[in-house]
Amino acid sequence: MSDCAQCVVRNRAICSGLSPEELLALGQKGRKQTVKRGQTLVWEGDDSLVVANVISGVLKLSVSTADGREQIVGIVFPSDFIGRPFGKESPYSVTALSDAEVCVFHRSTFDQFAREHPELQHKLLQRTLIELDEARQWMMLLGKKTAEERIATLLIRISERLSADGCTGPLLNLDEFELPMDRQQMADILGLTIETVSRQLTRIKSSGVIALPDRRRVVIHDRQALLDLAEAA
Amino acid sequence: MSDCAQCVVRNRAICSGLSPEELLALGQKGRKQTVKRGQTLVWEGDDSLVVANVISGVLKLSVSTADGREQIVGIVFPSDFIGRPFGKESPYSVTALSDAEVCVFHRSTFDQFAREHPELQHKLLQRTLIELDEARQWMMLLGKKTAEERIATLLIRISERLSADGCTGPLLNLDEFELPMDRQQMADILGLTIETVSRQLTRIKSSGVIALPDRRRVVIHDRQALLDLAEAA
DNA sequence: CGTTCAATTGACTCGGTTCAAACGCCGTGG
DNA sequence: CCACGGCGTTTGAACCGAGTCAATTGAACG
Repeated sequence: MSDCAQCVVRNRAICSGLSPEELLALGQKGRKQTVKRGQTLVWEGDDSLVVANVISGVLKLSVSTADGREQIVGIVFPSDFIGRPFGKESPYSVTALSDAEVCVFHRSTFDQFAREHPELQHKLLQRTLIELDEARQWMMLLGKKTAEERIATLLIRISERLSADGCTGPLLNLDEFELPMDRQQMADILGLTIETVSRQLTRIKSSGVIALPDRRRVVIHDRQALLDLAEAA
Repeated sequence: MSDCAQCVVRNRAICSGLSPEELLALGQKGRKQTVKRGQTLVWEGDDSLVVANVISGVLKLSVSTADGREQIVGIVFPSDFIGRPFGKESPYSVTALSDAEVCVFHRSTFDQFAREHPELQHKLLQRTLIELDEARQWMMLLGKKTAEERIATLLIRISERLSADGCTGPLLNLDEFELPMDRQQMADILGLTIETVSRQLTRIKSSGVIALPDRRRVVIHDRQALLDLAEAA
């Protein structure tokens, strides 16, 4: 049980819009849990037993082939919802990219609560529709974009998402941020190899559009040029 | 206004589960419309003015880059829902692959009706969650699968979907069906070119796993082998 | 038949992968 | 203080799967 009224994602998570009483009732069904970097919260193919709100940290959603190829199908930030409500098994794994805090519910408990609270269900629907739109944008990237366009698109998306959430940390603005993932994970998101990611980053850096002060940090010097490299959509 | 009680997708579309009175109320807000093959119902980036249920035919959802590359991000079959409820503009175009019949609603009218009918909203949520799962499976395909795996996966998926809907037409079973799209569209779904699609189809045909009696028809001779080629997930 | 247009096939190219080596940052211990 | 490893990343060189461009086939239709 958590004190939802104090929650840092209170106004952005799906719980926003619930009345104080509803919030209390929902809060009593959930509990706060910490997840260490690298730890997997849900496994692909396993029974979908929990859903959760992300309070802090960044997590990945991924699916794998039998022979071990992995594709990251989503990145989850604070205030985002994770898990597969109303479904028997999870179609993807959920793994922490950084240490994270999540607010977890038993899926069945959450499902029932959602069915009884149309406002919550509406919030969940809105969010799912947005995720679907984003997944489809990503399909365009994976199906038709070049390596350079993919890298540029990823940098733009991350910078936008981090700044929207105020997750960039102290002294940072929209144009300087920390990547929440390593090169291998960038490759798994973009459908590329680690070498191609590295080469393209170097290329874009050489052109002066971005700087890479260290392996995790990115500075966007010319956002418009980066947007042009990302080629629309 | 349509007579929903007679509708062929009555039991599979999101309208299933509505009471007779609700169904009547909803039916009065919608109208049946025919869409000719090749006609675009909604344009990417346009205001999202309509949503619809598909009654017959097959449609594609697609997004394009500024320089004309197109990626198909979804295929829509009878009983599926199309359009972007609760959103100002449509993130993709909707175009008929075959002549089709749809049951259209003004988006704002539908949105309001949905908000007032939690059961409908729940159906819509369920459906959106399934679409999201499918989109993510497709991201794996686009990001990590080889051309041959992509073709095999597409054939499996289409055969499953067509047979589930009983759309295969008379005298056809699960292992023989008509492709609802041409080679270019297959390429746009799979993130490949028309030549690669053609070559891989020929390869799989040569191995005896499938037959291609004519340009649109597919016969699966060895479903297990095709599943193996598709490489899981 | 001749026309048309989708599909196939062939030859060549190229972007991205693969495999391998070198770099550079950082923590450890001599 | 500096040598030594370890690890993530970068860089290099060769390779290959899919793309590109172009020619051919073949089914449908007037």
